[in-house]
Amino acid sequence: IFVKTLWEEGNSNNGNKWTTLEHKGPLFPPEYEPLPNNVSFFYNGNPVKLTLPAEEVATFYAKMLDHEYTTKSSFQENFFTDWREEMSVEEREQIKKLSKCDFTHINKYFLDKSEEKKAMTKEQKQVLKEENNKLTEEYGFCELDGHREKIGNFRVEPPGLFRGRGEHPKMGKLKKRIQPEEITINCSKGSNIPVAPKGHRWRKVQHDNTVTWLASWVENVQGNFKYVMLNPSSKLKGEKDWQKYEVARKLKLKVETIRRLYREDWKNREMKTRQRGVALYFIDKLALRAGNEKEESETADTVGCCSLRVEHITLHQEKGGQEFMVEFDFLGKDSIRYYNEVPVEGRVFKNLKLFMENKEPEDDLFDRINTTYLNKHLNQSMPGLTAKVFRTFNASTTLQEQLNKLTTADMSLEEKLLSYNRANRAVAILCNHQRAAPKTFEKSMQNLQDKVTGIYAKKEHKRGGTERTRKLEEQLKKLQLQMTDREENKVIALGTSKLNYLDPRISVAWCRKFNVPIEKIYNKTQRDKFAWAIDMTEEDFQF
DNA sequence: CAATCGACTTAGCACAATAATT
DNA sequence: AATTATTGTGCTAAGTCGATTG
Repeated sequence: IFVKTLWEEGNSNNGNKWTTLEHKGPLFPPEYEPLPNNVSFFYNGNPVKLTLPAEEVATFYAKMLDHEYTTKSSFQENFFTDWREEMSVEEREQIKKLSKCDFTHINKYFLDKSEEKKAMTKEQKQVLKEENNKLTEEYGFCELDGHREKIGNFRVEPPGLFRGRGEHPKMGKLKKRIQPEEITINCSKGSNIPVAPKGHRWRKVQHDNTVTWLASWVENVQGNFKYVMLNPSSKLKGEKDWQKYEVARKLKLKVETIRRLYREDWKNREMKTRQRGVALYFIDKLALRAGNEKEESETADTVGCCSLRVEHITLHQEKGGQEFMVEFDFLGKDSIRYYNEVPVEGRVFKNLKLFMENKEPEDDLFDRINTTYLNKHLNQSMPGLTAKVFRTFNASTTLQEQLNKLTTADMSLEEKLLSYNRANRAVAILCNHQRAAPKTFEKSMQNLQDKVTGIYAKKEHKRGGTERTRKLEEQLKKLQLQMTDREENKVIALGTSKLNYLDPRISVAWCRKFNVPIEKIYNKTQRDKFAWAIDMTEEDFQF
């Protein structure tokens, strides 16, 4: 379905992303609804009626009371500082210590409210849903080059308290309400310009077709840009996605040469080149992220390949019977821990030792290079090649290999799906896609264990090798399989890689080859996103 | 060259909706 | 019908990377 404009064919469209773009602008969150008079905030044991701005911020905190966040001191400090800024002079005079603040009544009020909401009748819920659908219908779509396309995030982010991941120094800071006056609208010249809410105007209306966003603003906590953009199902995003996989496929043709080159670098007399060679080796072998440098003390302390520090690796001449072992232990994106023990080439090991010489634990391991340099180098090996392409390439290659290895035509549908799942899991492990263990994990595990013990008891009772005991044993086996399966999936985030790194054509071709209905492996959202691959005419796609 | 900006992709979490089990 | 497990979706933070600036 796509006009296959390979990027190297010279951006024939001058980098223009669209010709016409029309939309209704973003949807604003509802205004703050003041607390009823019988619900109050207490200071030092006494009820205090807050001014509206202060009250609103107080409710943000009150709503989070049972979250672990509110127990952290930096969360509390950040919140309190920002809250005081919203207070009137008198309030600021009176409210000086968070420890004397009591939000429990407000908290209770919101808990009750959500209970009420849960308890609504089907009809009431239906009405709400209809209203929501109407808003989505009106604001959730735009018209791009004559096609109606779904927008990804058409709502302006509501105010609240910033929740970073991991040990974020800014956790608890007030994320302010965005006014129309802060929002830039991007649309076509001759189109119906979105109307700002009554009594307001936009910061600016522009007609820039070299970018894909419909609206943008700057968020106050970190000063980052926020954008309203299209949904992944849109043609614009789909085409970009397809291009990404085409670059990864091109890497497949070049990767052996590139690997030879970076291995050569290990022997280079220049330290910088050696570091480049080893860093690329990690990125390729371990699917590490590039690792841009980031602003210290503004964000959580996380690293990728280029920003690894000496303290993040430990060298073992020998470990577990293997030579030249490197132990990685660091926090990556989203403060997800990366722990791995990997055997490496002797040369790599020697180089690492060299890089670590005379350095403090908090010094950069690769002190002579950064991601810009690395990407410039990669671009010389292959146009369009950057560090992140290796993740796409290695993830997709792994999926293809695993599927080939694990599936045979004589399998039942169930077995095939199990193979598919296993292949997916291998990729998730490669990319270190993890999630927090489900809250109910321990309990549900215990439930399964209880069932198992129950069956043992019954079996004991029915001694004598009848049809019944055989059935019980079957059940037992099934349960035990369930348990291992759940244990293995405890912290693995399966969906992530499937959505971002795996060329959907691999899965589509596999489904066709083994007669598996596509909806068994992709849900509705995914099918929309990957429509271009599902519709492909190529019969026997190999990554 | 480093620092910053701007636009875009990638990511896990919270909660809702749905399905399975009791 | 109630409870519990699973799956889907919205949200928005946190990365990557090229361009711009000084």
